[in-house]
Amino acid sequence: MDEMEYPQGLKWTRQRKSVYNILRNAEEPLSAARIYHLAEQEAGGKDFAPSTVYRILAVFEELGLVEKTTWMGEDTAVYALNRGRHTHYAVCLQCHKRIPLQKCPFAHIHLERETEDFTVVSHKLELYGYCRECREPEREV
Amino acid sequence: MDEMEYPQGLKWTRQRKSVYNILRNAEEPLSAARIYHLAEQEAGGKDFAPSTVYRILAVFEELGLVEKTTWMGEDTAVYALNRGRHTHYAVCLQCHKRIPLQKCPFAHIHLERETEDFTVVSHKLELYGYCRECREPEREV
DNA sequence: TCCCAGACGCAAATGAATTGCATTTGCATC
DNA sequence: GATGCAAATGCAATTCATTTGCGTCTGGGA
Repeated sequence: MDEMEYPQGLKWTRQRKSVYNILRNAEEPLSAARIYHLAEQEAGGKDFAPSTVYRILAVFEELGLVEKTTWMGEDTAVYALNRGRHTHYAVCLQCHKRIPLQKCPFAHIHLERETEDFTVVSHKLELYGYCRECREPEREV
Repeated sequence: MDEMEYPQGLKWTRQRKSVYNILRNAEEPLSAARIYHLAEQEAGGKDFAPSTVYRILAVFEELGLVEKTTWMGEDTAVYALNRGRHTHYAVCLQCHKRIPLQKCPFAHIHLERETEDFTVVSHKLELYGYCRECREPEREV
């Protein structure tokens, strides 16, 4: 684990380091429960209180360090390090597989124009449909 | 309340009629709790079990009659009659106001081209930023 | 009208997330 | 290196949305 920009008067505790590293190594957004279990097994045994994970994630989110999301159709939140870039997903309505989109459809569209009363700073997009394996068109947009 | 297409061997019960009508009159998606309370006061007194609302909504969703969503950042699901058209929202990061977009940015863009491995049938988009009152730009996309 | 699968009511169960409070611990200071 | 204290944590209890088991009720076809 290396030195890094860690803001204001916050303590760089063992637990926070652990959560941070787990998120850093994660390929995809993780739920609080998942993070908890990873931390647990990483430490060999019980190391954390689940509530601590939630508190840490809340702090990290507050700092803009992590991004909290909830997949549509899911009920538990997932967290990922805010790496500056954002990813959108195509979600299969059949098998619920999540396929990351390689590019953002808005890359060259200025959403800011959409509304005059609103300053857009970010956006979230999800496509729903069927993956190659489950292909079975039925509904219309 | 009027006659309508009501599919298969499902019973058109008092409770289902009530939930259906509440959703039909709703201007915006409602939470299960909200639907429950509306039904309660519509009936003058206790009329429903909360669990019944959930069961009815699950059935309606299964039938494609209603659409279940969860606002990002919220934890409770909301339900709306599936009216064929879809609405996107701009959500204020400050006051959490939700401003419906008058038009879908994808109206004339064929999302289907995005991925070859995926047949897109619907999508969900949310913009995040600051409304006129709360304007205070800070983050970048 | 009768019948019964499907619906419902109720109360208990789940499960994610939060919170109160006593205890611990970074870390700035001495 | 020792000290002090606000910040962080552990733990257990709590909240709140949603689900479920089960006995009872009822819409609607025969």
